[in-house]
Amino acid sequence: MDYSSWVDTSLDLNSKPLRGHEVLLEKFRLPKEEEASFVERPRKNNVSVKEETGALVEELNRISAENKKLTEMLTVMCENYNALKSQFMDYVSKNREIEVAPSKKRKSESSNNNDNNITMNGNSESSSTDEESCKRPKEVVKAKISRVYVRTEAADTSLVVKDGYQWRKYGQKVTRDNPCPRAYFKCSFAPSCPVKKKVQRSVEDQSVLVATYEGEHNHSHPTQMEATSGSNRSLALGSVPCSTSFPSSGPTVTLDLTKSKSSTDAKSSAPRMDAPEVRQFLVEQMASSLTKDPKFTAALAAAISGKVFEQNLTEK
DNA sequence: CGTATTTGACCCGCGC
DNA sequence: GCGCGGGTCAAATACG
Repeated sequence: MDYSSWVDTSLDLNSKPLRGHEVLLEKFRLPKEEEASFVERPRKNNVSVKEETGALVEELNRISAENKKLTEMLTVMCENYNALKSQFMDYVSKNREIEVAPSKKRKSESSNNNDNNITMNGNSESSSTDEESCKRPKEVVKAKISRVYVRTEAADTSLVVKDGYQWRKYGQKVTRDNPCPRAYFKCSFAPSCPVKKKVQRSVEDQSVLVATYEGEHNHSHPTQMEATSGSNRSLALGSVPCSTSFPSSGPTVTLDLTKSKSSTDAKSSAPRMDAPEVRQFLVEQMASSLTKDPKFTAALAAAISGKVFEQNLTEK
């Protein structure tokens, strides 16, 4: 997830949280010669080691406090992100209720009692097992649908979305609105699993695969079983969406499989954004993208060096 | 030889 | 009723 593309990571680290929020950036912009002489300034003998240690400890404390504040800011940012996301999901699900016309399935399918997992918003794990819903043919019986955008290598012509489940391809069709063929898969991990998925390349971006999942798995995730018996947490993290996208309808997730090292286990059918692991992962991702942002690192370096200079100035 | 994939035929809903 | 288009089936084929 490339947060840096839509989150301004250019934090003003020169603002001093412990001394109010006045920007002291200008103060740190010393003339070059002054700065050079400052750096080369020989240590005065009358500065005792004890004083210097105390100053360093104080500096350390201040940096720790600033670090804490940055963490808080990051947390707040994450919370804002989640709030925004939930609002967006609400909006999308409302739109879907209007948008998704009651298109009836084939008769053979409507009599299939696996169709009774009805949730418009694909994030609900609730699965009703009542057999009544399938006996009401006129009712809008719609399996849980979620759409996932997966970025793959452009040269990769296979319509394979590796999400950790075992899929069996049962058909391929060229549709009218997209020259790229659409592949149809059934979950073959469990014989009775009703989940299907359709995979098709995006019209706009041929390197993006659009996987549409229908229904809910009636078995546990293969990689979850591994995760519980084993210890590979990265497998579970592989299920975390790398970036959300903004499609025309439906809950969606974009996985960047060109970058993911654990792409073979990227679960995407039911992303749980509010799971603690996901939140942790989001924080890590954001922190990672912050540290990768040259603007951020430059600002951080400037702030730290600025503080060191300031500390030295106060010692003068 | 068993299993997975391919692919043309078929089914079915929908609009005209 | 008919044609179109999406979805599914199943025989043929490929593969390990």
